[in-house]
Amino acid sequence: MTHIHNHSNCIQTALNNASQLCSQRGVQLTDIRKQVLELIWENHHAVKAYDLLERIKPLQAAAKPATIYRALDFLREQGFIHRVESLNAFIGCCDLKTAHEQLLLICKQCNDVEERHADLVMQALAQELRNAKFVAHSKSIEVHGLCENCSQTFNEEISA
Amino acid sequence: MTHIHNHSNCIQTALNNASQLCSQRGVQLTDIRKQVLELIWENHHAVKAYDLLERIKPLQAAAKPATIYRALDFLREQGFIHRVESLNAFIGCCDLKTAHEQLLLICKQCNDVEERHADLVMQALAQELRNAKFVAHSKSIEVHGLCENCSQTFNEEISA
DNA sequence: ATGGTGATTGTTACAATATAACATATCATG
DNA sequence: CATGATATGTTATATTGTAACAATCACCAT
Ligand SMILES: [Zn+2]
Ligand SMILES: [Zn+2]
Ligand SMILES: [Zn+2]
Ligand SMILES: [Zn+2]
Repeated sequence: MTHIHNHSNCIQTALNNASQLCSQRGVQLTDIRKQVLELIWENHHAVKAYDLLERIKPLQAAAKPATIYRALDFLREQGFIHRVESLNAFIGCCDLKTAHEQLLLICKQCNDVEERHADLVMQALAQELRNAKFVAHSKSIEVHGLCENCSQTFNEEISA
Repeated sequence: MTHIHNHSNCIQTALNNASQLCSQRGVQLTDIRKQVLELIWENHHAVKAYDLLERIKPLQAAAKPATIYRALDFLREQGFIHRVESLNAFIGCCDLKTAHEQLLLICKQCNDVEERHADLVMQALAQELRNAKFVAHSKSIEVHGLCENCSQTFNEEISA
């Protein structure tokens, strides 16, 4: 994801792919699950569960914490979203077509989260795990800092 | 850390180094902070804040959540402990002498957390961040799975 | 269509994690 | 001792996440 882009494409692609994968897998993309996925995809920020709860209430008056957490559990099991461990928050997955591990770049300034496959990092990590004789089940690689756009803005402010 | 080791060495080293670094830095390793650090070092498991709270109460009857979280904040600022983001928990740092980024291997079976420097992983990650033009402020790399000892045990159980 | 079964959602209650705000006490130092 | 900075006490509350059980819905076989 670059800073400026046609975000409605992001949303449409994510929802279409999710819908298609659910059909293939024989699982249900119910209204609640689809609405939560849409809310997560409103932008590229990490979203908090209780923010989702507030934002889904106009659509689902009966929504409670469990409503959201169940939908999030489902979307995670299906690989449609990732949990950002260091923020207790969630983002939409940018590549539903390929099984993958991801590097998350989390901008402190604009709050965007960029997902990268970072194959060379994953290879180095796989080697390190072999060295350690550690059998991995799941991996979380998260970096906090400033994205390209925000660090440029910051530098411009300094020199101004 | 290997599975079987003289853990009192781990504790002594950690406390001695912390004490020495606090003197050098002109900061105070108060009773509360030292006790929290000792409690964290009781083993190599990740420790929860409220577990620490219960366990410090015999020593600090007035302890409240803020007591623990302040001590944890201090110990983190000084680099004496790491936060395990994916567990909302804390572990003692195994190398107080060197500034470093760490890979955390978290065993689901025995709950031990192994800290590794994983220099090659960090190098690959640094390159990836340059590619992404992302300015990193902090990094969290955490892997959940089975440690060497526990995966062996598991295999033995299977074949038995 | 009907009934059974598993999946999904509703609902209530609560557990677990973390911070804010302000008062009090302690420490280092001149 | 007086002072300001650091550390702790205290109360209250915010945030994040689950447990448990009831009700409903989707799907399939009769
Ligand atoms: Zn987009
Ligand atoms: Zn940014
Ligand atoms: Zn040890
Ligand atoms: Zn283990």
